[in-house]
Amino acid sequence: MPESHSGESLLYLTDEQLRQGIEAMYFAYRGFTADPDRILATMAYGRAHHRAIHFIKRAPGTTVTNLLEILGVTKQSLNRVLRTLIEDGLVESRVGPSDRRERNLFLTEAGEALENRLSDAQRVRMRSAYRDAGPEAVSGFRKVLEAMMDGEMKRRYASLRENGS
Amino acid sequence: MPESHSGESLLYLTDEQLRQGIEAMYFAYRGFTADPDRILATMAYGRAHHRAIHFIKRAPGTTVTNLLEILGVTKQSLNRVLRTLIEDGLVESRVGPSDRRERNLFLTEAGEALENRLSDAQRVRMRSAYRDAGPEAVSGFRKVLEAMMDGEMKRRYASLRENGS
DNA sequence: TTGGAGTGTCAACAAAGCTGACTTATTGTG
DNA sequence: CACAATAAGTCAGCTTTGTTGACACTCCAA
Repeated sequence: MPESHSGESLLYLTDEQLRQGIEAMYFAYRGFTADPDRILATMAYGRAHHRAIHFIKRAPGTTVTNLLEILGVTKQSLNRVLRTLIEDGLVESRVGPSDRRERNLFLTEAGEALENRLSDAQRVRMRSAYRDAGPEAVSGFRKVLEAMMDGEMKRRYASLRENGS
Repeated sequence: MPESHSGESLLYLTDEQLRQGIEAMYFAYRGFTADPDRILATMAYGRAHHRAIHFIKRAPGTTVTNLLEILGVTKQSLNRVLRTLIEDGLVESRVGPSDRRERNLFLTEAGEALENRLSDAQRVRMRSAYRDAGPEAVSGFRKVLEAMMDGEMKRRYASLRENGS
C-alpha cells in the first residue's frame, strides 16, 4: 500500500464530499446502535446501561472513577445507572482489596448473559458490514475512526486495546 | 502486536477485533459531535437543532413530513425544535405553493450563518481525519459506514446523495 | 490528625426523545 | 357538494440521560 501520494488526491476533497462523510457517519451510527437499542427497549434499560455493561465486561474489576473517565459522564449520572444494574443483579460491586474506598465492578452471570446478547447483535452487524466492504475497507475504516477521535478519547481507546487482545 | 490485517485475515476476525471496531465507532462518534456540541452549548441549542439545520440546508424547501422521515423522530419532538428555530429567525417556513397544507422549510441568512459555523467545525475534523488516514482509507471508511446502515437509512442517505453533489 | 481522594446520595433541573388525543387547514374523491 | 384523508401544529404527560451543587462517609497518606 503506497502511502506516498496521500496528500494529492485529498486536496480535491470538496465540502460536498466531506458533507457526505458527515451524513454517512450519522446514519451509520444509528444503524450501529439500532440492534442493542431494540433489545434494551424490551427491558427497563437504555444505552447508558449498555455502555456501562460493555466497559465493565471489557475491564473487569474497573473502579467507578475509571469508568467515569471512560464514559465521560458525571458521577451522579453513572451512579443512577450502576445502581439499577447492581440492584437487578447484573453487576457486582466489591470493595477494593488494597484501597477499601474503591469499588471494583464485575458482571454477574446474568450480566454476562445480557452483555453477550447485546454485543452479539452488534457484532453481527459489524461483521456483515466488514464482509460487505471487504478487508481493505476495514483497515481504512479503522484508520479514519482513530483519526477522528479527540486526543483524550484516543488515549482511552488505546488503553483499552492494551488490556484486551 | 501484528497490526496488518489485510487480505484473507478477515476470515479470522475474532470477537475481540469486532469489539475494537465497536469501541472505535463509539469514541469516534464522540469526536465527531464534539465540535458542533461546543458551539451549540454557547447558545440555547442542542444536537437536535443541529440536525434540523443540517438537513434543511441540505434540502432547502423540504417539507416537515420529509424532515420527519429523515430524522426518524416524532412530529412533536421535531416541532419543539423547529418552533424555536423559526422564532429565533434561523428557519423560515413558507406555505407550500402547490399544496398549501405543506410547509417548505428554508434557512434564513442567520440560519445559513450558523449552519456554516457548525459544519465548518465538523468538516475541519473530518478533513484532518481523512488527511491523516490517507485516500485509500477514506474510501474504505465510506464503504463500511454504508454497509453498517439499516436498509431504511441507506435509502435516505442515497436519496440525499442524489439531490446534492 | 488532618487534608484530600473515591464513592454514594439528595434535590433540582434540562434536552430530547416518546405516546395519545386533539385541532385546523386544505386537498382530493366519491 | 360532502366527507375522508393528509399536513401541520399543539397540549399534556412521561422517560432516559445528561447536568450542578451540596453534602456525608470512608480511608489513605503526609
